Amino acid sequence: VIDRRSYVPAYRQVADALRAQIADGSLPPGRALPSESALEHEHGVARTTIRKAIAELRAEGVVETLPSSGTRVRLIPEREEFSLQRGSRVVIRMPTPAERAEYDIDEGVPVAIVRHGARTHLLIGDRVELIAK
Amino acid sequence: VIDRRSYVPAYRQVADALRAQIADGSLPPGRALPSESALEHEHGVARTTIRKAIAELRAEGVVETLPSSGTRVRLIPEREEFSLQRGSRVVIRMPTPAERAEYDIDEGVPVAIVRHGARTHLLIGDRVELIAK
DNA sequence: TGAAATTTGTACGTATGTATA
DNA sequence: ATATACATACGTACAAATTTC
Repeated sequence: VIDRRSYVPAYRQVADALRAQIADGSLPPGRALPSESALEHEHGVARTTIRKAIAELRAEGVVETLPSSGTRVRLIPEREEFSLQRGSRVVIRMPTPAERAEYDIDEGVPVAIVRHGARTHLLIGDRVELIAK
Repeated sequence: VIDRRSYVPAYRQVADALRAQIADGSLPPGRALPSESALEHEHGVARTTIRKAIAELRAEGVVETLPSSGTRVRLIPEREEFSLQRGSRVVIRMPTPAERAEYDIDEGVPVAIVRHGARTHLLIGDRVELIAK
């Protein structure tokens, strides 16, 4: 239940409640979250507030939203191993909107830029594990 | 100028305009963006729309907002070199809210989790460059 | 020092559009 | 077709911190 007198804003209390449900398994990967209007009534806050809470979880890479369909807990993708040759240099950052569109990268997923000599690779954060060989 | 008939939403057009100014140097690192109300009048949209545009840039790690003060283009921090020993494994992801608070990580900055045997390091994305040794 | 203005943060509500179920 | 569900956009109000005068 939302505590109106708390210094923690309502949207963060909602986000925390959902994050806890995801962490303890009551909202497992793939499971749909309640709809925005359901959460509205459940917590007694405005839809704006619910949307801000969900936006925060998206930015963390915890959930994904399919427009007109709903929000669900993100499935943990298989991580492919990527071998880092000696001398490779890696920078990590958030993708640009252009990169997100081109490689179909979800919100809240960073990228790794791997350089080895003249070669450059863009790796999608949630799909790889880097291994120094 | 915002094109109301475009399929590109207004907030994205504003974000694109600001991103372009940052990219071409007319808004250099450290420079303050116009205030939300200035941008409101400049683009002829509601404050909500401006705030959504700026939120997008924050999530990309392009700008940072100081409450009650303003939003400015993020300074590019010095990247410290981090040596990856052979056999090290690296996963990258967004930090949890707890990690962001503990290590004072800005919005839009990912982390790298480096494991080598039993040791685990959490590296802040915009402050390091990984080098496979 | 202190008051006023500025600036961002939070929250509510309304309306309309569009894609999905 | 109808209902559901998310996306966009506008506007209002007040709070809290910073900055300016």
